[in-house]
Amino acid sequence: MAEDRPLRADARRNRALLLQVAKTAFASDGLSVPLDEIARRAGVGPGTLYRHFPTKEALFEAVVHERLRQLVDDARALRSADDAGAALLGFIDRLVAEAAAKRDLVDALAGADIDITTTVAATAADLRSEIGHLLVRAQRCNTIRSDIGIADLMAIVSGILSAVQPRFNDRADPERVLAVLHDGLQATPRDRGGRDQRE
Amino acid sequence: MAEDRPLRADARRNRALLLQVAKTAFASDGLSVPLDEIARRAGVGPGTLYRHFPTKEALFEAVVHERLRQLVDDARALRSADDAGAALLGFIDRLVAEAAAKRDLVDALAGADIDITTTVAATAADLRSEIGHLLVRAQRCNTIRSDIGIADLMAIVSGILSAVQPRFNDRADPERVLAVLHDGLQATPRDRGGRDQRE
Amino acid sequence: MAEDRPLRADARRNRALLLQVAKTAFASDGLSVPLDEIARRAGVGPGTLYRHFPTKEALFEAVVHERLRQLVDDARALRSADDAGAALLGFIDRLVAEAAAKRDLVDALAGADIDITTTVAATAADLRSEIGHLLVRAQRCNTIRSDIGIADLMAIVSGILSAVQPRFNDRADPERVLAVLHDGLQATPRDRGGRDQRE
Amino acid sequence: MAEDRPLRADARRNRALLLQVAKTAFASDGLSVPLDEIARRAGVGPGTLYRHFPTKEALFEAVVHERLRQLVDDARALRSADDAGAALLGFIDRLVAEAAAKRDLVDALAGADIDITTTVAATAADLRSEIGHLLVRAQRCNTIRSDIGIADLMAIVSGILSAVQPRFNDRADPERVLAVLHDGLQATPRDRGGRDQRE
DNA sequence: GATGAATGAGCATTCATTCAT
DNA sequence: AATGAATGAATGCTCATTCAT
Repeated sequence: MAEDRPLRADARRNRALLLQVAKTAFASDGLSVPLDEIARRAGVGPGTLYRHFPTKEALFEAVVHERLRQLVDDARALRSADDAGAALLGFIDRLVAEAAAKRDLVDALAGADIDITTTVAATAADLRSEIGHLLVRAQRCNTIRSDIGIADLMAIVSGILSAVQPRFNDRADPERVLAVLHDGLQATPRDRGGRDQRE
Repeated sequence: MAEDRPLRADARRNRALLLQVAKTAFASDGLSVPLDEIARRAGVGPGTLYRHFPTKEALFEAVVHERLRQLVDDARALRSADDAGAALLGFIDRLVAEAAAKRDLVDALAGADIDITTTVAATAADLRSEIGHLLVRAQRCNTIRSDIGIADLMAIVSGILSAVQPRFNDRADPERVLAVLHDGLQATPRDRGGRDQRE
Repeated sequence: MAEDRPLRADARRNRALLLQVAKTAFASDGLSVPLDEIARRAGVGPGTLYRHFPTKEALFEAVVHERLRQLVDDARALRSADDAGAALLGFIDRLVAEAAAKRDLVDALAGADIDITTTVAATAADLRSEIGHLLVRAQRCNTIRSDIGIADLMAIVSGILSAVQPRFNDRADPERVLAVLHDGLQATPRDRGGRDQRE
Repeated sequence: MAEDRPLRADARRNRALLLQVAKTAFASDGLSVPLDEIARRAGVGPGTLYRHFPTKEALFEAVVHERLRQLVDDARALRSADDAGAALLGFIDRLVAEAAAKRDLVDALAGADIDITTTVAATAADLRSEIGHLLVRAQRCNTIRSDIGIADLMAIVSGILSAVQPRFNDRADPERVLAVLHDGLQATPRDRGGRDQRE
């Protein structure tokens, strides 16, 4: 069961610190932030950064990966929720609220110019799968419109997430944006009576 | 007193060519494309590029500016449309369709890491204003929900635009995404009867 | 016949200067000399060096290539020599004399740790071919022993060249080393009477 | 007053292991092999390597030193050989055969870019001295030409050694190379009758 | 003694910008 | 005006060496 090396205490601390610093740095300055800068902010030499993350891409991936893993855990916890529709919308609401406050999530979901490798892709697929579960259940109980798939939902949500980012958005109100999203996603209009409501 | 002379014919041609090439290059490779590469593709020396656009930022702004001006013109043409709601939604549909096909628009609207300066901001404000006109008219004739403002709409639309980009989106169907957006934006549910529809 | 771009006068001057400086630098300090150092010695920025030679390997290859080309020319001039044996030995003598004075030749022939690419390999093959001509002719007129091939000769000569390098050699006398080489190469002993001379 | 304590058993084992690994590593990859790599191959931490060999240069020197000591021992064993000429030539033949098979010897003798310090120099001088003995004796019994000195011989031999290295030599036949060397070194031609043999 | 994490100077390479031709 | 060569600061990465555990 060789646990991938237990890492010394100081090394683990540094690794976590670097991840944290990198997350913040990427979030505020984008991918263009120099690695030396991240190392400096973490108070370590560039070589230490290199020891933990052998390329810039690896560091970015680690940041994204960790974020995705949190989301997967959160989504998984909702599997057993009574009201699937509420669970899904609540999950999305929380994502949006967080994205409106900070700035890392979007890069995590959108991917920038760096190739996301298999490892991260697997976790991303996990997230998609978990949200897919919620979606299907919510569609079954007629809360969410049944004509969209998980790919559509992921695209819409990640779009909304970037829309509410503080960087690009001075005045939009996340609450109102969410209201539009909720209404667009809900099952009622088309599922109850088709598109005739516009008459 | 540089009196903004009308430029020699070849100079004007070069400027237009560079803008075109830069637009394509930024669209396909992002902002990281080297200026030398753009100059090469346009068949001119980097010095020539520099003569027309003194910094990379200036070039990018010019590209964005031109794109925005086109959009402003398009939106303005809809001022006199009979059906303001249809005009607005149609305009958005076209934006989405284009974004789903190419890749420049989002960078133009989202702005990446480069600061958009006053010049471009003015045109961006024009666009916002034109779309705002359409929004207000569509809200007055009860086609678009009245609880959102232009800032909300711009945010949502630019989010959706990035969502349907070919780069980040393999499987989402622009049509279904638009269906959600339409339903989310439409006036009916809440304006006709408030939120009681879910009962 | 697009002549590979005629290059501007200053560019050609810089290219030649860089080659010259690099040759000297590699010769005296080996491949480990930093490119910045070469650029500095040439009085140009590292970017200029990069413009002419996009990688360190390319620069090294260019240096080697040029040297080899000179040798090929020199060897080719001997094709029509009356006395092939004297021509060959004279050519080798000159190589040894130069190697004993400077230090680039050996790296040129020995190749260090950098992979020599096709271009240089072709010129190296040319050199081998030219020397091979001289060898065969010298063997035909019974001046050089007939039991060795061009590969053997090249190995021996390049070995001798490194042997007389000032770097590794404080006290060996190039003249005496050459005497050994001459006697070892000459046809007489074995070709006249085989190995019975040792009796 | 570090009194050169006899070292703990495991320390001695580690030292020997590191030397062995370093020899192989330098031989196959040259001096550019990272110390971390050597430590890894030996299964120890870089700190351990450092304890035994305080600098890279020290490690390299130790490797060379050991190799030279072996050679000195081998050469010394030939002091009492009956036929000094055969002993010398046989010794050289063995060196060449080994160099043609592996790749460490030449670096050991040639020295690359690292300065060989006094310690190694002393052993190298020992080797030179031992071979010098053989040379003088062989010259006295008229087997080896008398016009060359030990410096000449060392240079020639080390040159030949690099010539037959597998790295630089695809097709040269060590046997034929040795034949040339033997004929070049033998006493006969000039010592018996001067240079008149060419008539 | 051993370990392996940390250090940080140093390197090859890139590219926005400037300027001689 | 155009050209394209030159500039040089900046960046990602390496690795010999040091030091805390």
